[in-house]
Amino acid sequence: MSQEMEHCQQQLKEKGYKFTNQRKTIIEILLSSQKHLLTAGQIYDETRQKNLPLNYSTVYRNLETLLESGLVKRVSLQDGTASYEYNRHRHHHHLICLKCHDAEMIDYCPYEDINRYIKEHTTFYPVEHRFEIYGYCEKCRKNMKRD
Amino acid sequence: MSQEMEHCQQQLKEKGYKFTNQRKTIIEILLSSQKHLLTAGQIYDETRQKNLPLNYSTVYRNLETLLESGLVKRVSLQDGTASYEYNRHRHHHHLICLKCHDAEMIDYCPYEDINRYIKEHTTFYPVEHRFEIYGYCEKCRKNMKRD
DNA sequence: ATTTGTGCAAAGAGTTTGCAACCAT
DNA sequence: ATGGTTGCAAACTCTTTGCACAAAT
Repeated sequence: MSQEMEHCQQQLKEKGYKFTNQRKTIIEILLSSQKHLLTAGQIYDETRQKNLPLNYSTVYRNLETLLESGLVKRVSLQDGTASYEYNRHRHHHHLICLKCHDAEMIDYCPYEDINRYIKEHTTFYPVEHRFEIYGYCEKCRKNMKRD
Repeated sequence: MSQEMEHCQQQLKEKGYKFTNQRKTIIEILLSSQKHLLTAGQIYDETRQKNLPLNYSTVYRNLETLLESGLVKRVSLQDGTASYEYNRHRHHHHLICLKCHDAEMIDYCPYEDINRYIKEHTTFYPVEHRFEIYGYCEKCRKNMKRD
């Protein structure tokens, strides 16, 4: 079992959750997918492709559990769909392609400037932030040029 | 009819849409609500409170129409719900309260810095961005202290 | 008069829940 | 053994669609 998996097992244990095969499957899918963000549906489909079919309710319930355990993060995108990523504990944001819907990570975060602005101009107490850039990835731009 | 309304009428006309009472109702609700962002459901409820009840499909279809005409903007929030605001054509972002779910606008936008970063570090072509801060508004903080 | 828009009802997507059987610890 | 977990089916929420009738231009 990979080091990453060991970590997951331990993390679940700490929260009183079991390390079931279904959870393992979901984590493996998140870890190995080329896509950086996966929807519940994509994860569901992937379990079938892997011949480890899970029920939809199992997928949803476990994503919730993994979220609570801090093992995955949820991002809900502009179009209202929720996507999940394995939590690599490094703060980042996403560049999301409007064509292929895949995401790249960027380390850039405008938080500090924002925070200063909010403190100076408002009475709001910030807790978290959400920041995404939508556009076109290199691959899709090349494909578009070709057509 | 208010100047804002005249503008809406004209804008719809330009796109070949009619200026129906139902659309007027929705625009009025968006213009007059204390909340800065309203969900389709909240708009639906409000039409009943105003004794100008609209059907859900009318609400959804017209929000789509108003969106196309550039009269409203849609923001889909962290929890996956879509909210709408009257488009005041001034670029801004939102401070969204995790308790009362109301939103404040801020003029601050990190776009320029982001854009520079993306150009320098990636091959991504940015088109639009999404940026929200979640936290607690003054009113809710005061209420919490009291309890 | 024409064309778009409305209300109704029904269908669709995505997600959640109750329950009996099951499995990890 | 036992308490969390699964699969199934059904429910639920939010949103969309087809259609006949109504309203705006």
